[in-house]
Amino acid sequence: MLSLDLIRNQPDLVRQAIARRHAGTPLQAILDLDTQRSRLLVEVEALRAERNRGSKEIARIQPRPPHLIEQMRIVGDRIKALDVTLDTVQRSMDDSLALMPNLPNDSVPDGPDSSANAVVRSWGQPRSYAFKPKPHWEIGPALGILDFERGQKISGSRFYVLAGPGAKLQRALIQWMLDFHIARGYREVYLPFMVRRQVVFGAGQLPKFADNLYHDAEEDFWMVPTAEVPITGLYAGEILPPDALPIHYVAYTACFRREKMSAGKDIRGMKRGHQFDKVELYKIVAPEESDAALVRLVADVEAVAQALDLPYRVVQLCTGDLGFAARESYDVEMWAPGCDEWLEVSSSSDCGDFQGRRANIRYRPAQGAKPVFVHTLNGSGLALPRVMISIMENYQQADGSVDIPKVLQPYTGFDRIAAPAA
RNA sequence: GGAGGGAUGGCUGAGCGGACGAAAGCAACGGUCUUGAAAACCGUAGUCUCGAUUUAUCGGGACCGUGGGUUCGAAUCCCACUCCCUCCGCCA
Repeated sequence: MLSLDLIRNQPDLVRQAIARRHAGTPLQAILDLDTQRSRLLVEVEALRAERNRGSKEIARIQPRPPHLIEQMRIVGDRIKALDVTLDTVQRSMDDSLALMPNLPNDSVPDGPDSSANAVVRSWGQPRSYAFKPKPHWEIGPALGILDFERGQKISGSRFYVLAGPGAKLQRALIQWMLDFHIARGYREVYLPFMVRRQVVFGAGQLPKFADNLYHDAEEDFWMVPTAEVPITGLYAGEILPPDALPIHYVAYTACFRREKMSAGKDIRGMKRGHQFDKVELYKIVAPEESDAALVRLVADVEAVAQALDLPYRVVQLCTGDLGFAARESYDVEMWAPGCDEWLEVSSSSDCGDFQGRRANIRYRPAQGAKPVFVHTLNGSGLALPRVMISIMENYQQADGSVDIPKVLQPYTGFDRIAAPAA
């Protein structure tokens, strides 16, 4: 959520910043509605003041003055009528405001879509192979650890089943990543995978992205598309005490996304399922800390890829590719020699006070000081399926087996996955 | 799923429809006292919002789980919802 004050006082600045996102917004409607709203508010509050005075007067006079009571009844009716109008105006203003995306930082490069994203650095050398590296959708099934057909049989397209050492590899990765981040100062939280509507709104996924979410109509539960959603909800409506920040969380959750995109290269294999696992990093910080926090967050994400010894590059998202709530984002993309492409395994974003304002999370900088909205940041650390892909494809051997990265071996209990003897 | 009870400020906890933004206690902050601290005493204290002087004040409005309603007037009465607690049933 953007600050209404900012929209009111610097509409041109807001207009220009939003234009950089190459997206339409209801800015003008908000400004018009706001003018209307203040007019109505002044009027209705004056009437309320009158009624409060009158009611106190009535209480004081004995016997009760019927004339004054009648007069206040009329005032009351006018208040009620104005309230109805005010409520309508307020509601459509809130609706419009809820559709305003965050403003990109000045440093974010301009661009209409992902084609304008900029690679800011790379790490590691893609391995060279004496054979043509296979894609994971061949490696996995050949090893008997990945079953697309049966996944589809039980749940439809875009689902798969991991089995044996494949399933254990993913579990080892989750466990290892959690431990890895805990050692770097994050606190683990285990969260509900289904949350209330209000929580999804607070993180910015509603109302705009309802189409991409799974939803239980009977209880109005929403399946989390990322741990970012329930974590943002954790402190909603609270004022945190001065010493509470920074808060660093790491959480493992399953993630559920409708992802209506059609079949093709982008969703082949395990690349983009309706359900996937993710270890997520999340920071709640004081406003002046968020820039530095983003740098460290991306470094924490990169450290995972480095520990796994998987080549990756860091990409800064341009204005047009930025998420709704983000003001600056960096993706980490791992090299997948079988797919022959860079796969996005993480996206780290600084949301500024956008989510803090939307979910009403504030903190008090010092005893007695006025509360301010917190800044929030999130980054995947990392998304499991694509890391699985990257491991299978990077660590594949000529004989079809897959080596396990060193750091994971204590967690898997084996150092390679070989095809079962025929 | 059934039957009851509850939700008030940072916490505990009062609150006959008008005197209640809300007693009291605790915690907090400032001060007095003290060599310092504790104790004691005095004082200050919530959030949001509108307007006027213009950045410090002054005045108004709203907020007692949420949303409606009754009333000149609601923390207080009525309805719905949410959450919590107790008991029964069911269940990993």
